[in-house]
Amino acid sequence: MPGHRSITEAEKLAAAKLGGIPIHREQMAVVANIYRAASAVRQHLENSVLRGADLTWTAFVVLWVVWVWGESETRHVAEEAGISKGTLTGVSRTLEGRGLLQRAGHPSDGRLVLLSLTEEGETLMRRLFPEFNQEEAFVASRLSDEECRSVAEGLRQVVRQVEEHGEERRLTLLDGAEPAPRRSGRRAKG
Amino acid sequence: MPGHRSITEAEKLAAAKLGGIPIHREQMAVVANIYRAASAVRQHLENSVLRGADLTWTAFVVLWVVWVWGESETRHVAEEAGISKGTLTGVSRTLEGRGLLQRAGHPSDGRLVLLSLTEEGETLMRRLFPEFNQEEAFVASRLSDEECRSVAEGLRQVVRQVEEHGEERRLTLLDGAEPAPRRSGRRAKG
DNA sequence: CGTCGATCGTTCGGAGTCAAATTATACGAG
DNA sequence: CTCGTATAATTTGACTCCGAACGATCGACG
Repeated sequence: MPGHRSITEAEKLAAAKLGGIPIHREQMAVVANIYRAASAVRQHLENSVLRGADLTWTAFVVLWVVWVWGESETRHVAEEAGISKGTLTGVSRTLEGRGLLQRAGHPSDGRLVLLSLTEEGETLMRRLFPEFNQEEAFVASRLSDEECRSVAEGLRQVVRQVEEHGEERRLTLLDGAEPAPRRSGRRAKG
Repeated sequence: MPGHRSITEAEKLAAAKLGGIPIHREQMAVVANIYRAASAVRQHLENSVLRGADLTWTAFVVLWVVWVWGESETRHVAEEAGISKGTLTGVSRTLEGRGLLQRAGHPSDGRLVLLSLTEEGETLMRRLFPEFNQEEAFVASRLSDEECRSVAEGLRQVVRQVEEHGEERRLTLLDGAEPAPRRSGRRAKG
């Protein structure tokens, strides 16, 4: 019915190149466009509202998570922000140095560190988030509210699939083999 | 009608936190989920098929672009891969060192450098892409083909909006002010 | 108590990343 | 031919990011 479906040049070329190989075209297009959209959105936000506040995307996300969740343990913040614990250590120290974030030890568990916004951090987010949200509206302005809901729901399905079955899937793929260490990063003890 | 719309805990909290502030909820959810999905997908792919081939996400994307486009000028590859020219210089040199990519000067324009896959690179991609595509299918397995098309099309609209009007939008926002230099990077001449 | 495995945040090595400065080449105007 | 301008890719410097190793702490059990 629609007949109207714009495909990018790259996707056409890929289809041609893969002429002989049986592939999951629709799924390939979804993944490719998720990543393109994420890069485009991130770049736009960084170069508009975030640059002005001297915040990286990651730093903003961390502030946002702590803002909406309230005082939180670092591992939850890292999980929610989608970054590693090690990265969060650095980011949170930077934000602490700028007076936007506070770090406090847990009253009864000495291993934990709790993050919360300072008053200055709260003020910043109250001012900055509306600007941020305005740009979110801009990048999505070609979609109706209903289309936004639909796309968001589709993306949630992807996230949930990976979160619920990704680990298991990776183990199946490796099938007993050890998981091949990263090339970068700290070397194994020697 | 639907009544059934799964909202993550984070989205609920955000809605509560922003109770008083008028916001574009659907657009916020789209952006948040684009980014979550992109991270989840990238992480899954890196930790499954790419780790085994000792390739980072970026390195794979570069190989993929050169594979489907054929011999290409570096600036086009950088553009298509969504990375800066400087990053591509480093990545392509690494891949050249591993014998997967070739660099050649342009026959008539000495400023240009052309990238193409070596025979080994072609072989790798012919073997690796089906595995990669299999995981793309995995992450999208909760969506029907039709839903995949629909989500992909929605994301293309986002990408197109940013590509076609992002620059103009940023200029409007800054409204004459200079664009606030990045904190990192080479210092301005002094 | 004391020990031991689990779990927390931090440290640290290496690769990625961007954008300004730089270098090299192309090409039109005088 | 010789500039000057435009446009390549590369270099450079500060920074981000991941994840294995690490040290501190907890909680359970003898």
